[in-house]
Amino acid sequence: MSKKRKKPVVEQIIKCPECNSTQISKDYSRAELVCDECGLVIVENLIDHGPEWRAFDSEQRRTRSRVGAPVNYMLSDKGLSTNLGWRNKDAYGKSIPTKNRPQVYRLRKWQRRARVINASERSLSLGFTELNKVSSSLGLPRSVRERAAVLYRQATKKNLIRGRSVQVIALASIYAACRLNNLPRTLDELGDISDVSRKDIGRTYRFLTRELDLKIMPTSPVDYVPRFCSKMKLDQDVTSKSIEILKEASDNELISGRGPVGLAAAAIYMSTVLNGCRKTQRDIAEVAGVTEVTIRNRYKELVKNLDIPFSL
DNA sequence: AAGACGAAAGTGGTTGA
DNA sequence: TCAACAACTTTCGTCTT
Repeated sequence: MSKKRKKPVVEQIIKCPECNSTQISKDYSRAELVCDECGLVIVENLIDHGPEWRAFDSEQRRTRSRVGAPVNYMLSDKGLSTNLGWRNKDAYGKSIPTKNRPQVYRLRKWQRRARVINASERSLSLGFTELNKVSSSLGLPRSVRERAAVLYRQATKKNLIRGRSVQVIALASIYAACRLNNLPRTLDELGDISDVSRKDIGRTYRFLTRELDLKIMPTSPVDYVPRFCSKMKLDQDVTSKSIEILKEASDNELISGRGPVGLAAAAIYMSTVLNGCRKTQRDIAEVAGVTEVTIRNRYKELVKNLDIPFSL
């Protein structure tokens, strides 16, 4: 594999701009540099040598293969209009010199081509626009976007969009893609940035996973911790302490059946207290999107069952 | 006055008949 | 399809700092 060759490329010491930590993980599968402490994604799309995809069946091999252009799942959107912007100055109204005639010809050609896009591709491109909008407002790495685009494409192909809005399918694809990449967002977060209710997104998500046969494990509370902590600007000790607490909790079977978000919130609450930088339950509740009551219930359980020296 | 606490009733989703 | 159920939320009064 060409993976061997990639390694030396990022050997320099890199510091996290957020928390100054030098503990940076290189995640090749996601092409990201991620700060171990605060979870900040420092560089996305780090390396792009060779295929970063794997094909598990012939269908994927076909949709993912790069014939011509480099891989880009936002295919039908593929810059038909942006490419035409060209480096000419005619945007200022100057007439196009004769020597640029070939370019004008190209423009016309593309325009002709753009017009023959069929209905299903048009709807795909609508969906991709939506995917892009949502994922940039959530700051999702490219890997997640592409995964979402794949899901969206499959949904289209299976005619799952019929009777549902483009938007809700896009949101559900993103939600699923986030979970598949272990960068879970809550349904509330998705609901907040769109005008689709959490309920609808959830329902569509379940529908998608069923129809596309996706096997998605329940999310781990740990996956939420770095993001919540960095949202509250907590320092790395708190983050790692929270994760430690959750590890212990999972050893003691306190995880299953509980909402992962509430658990993450409770663990963070506890570690802020333990680290002497206490946050109010309300603050954490707000960031995590659960109620204070839930935080209380969870952290009571944790205190009771794990012997953590914990007192207010 | 703000934060934490906990009881009680209500909500939405899952499960199993 | 329906009822039972567990987790979580909302609301609110009380206690603590």
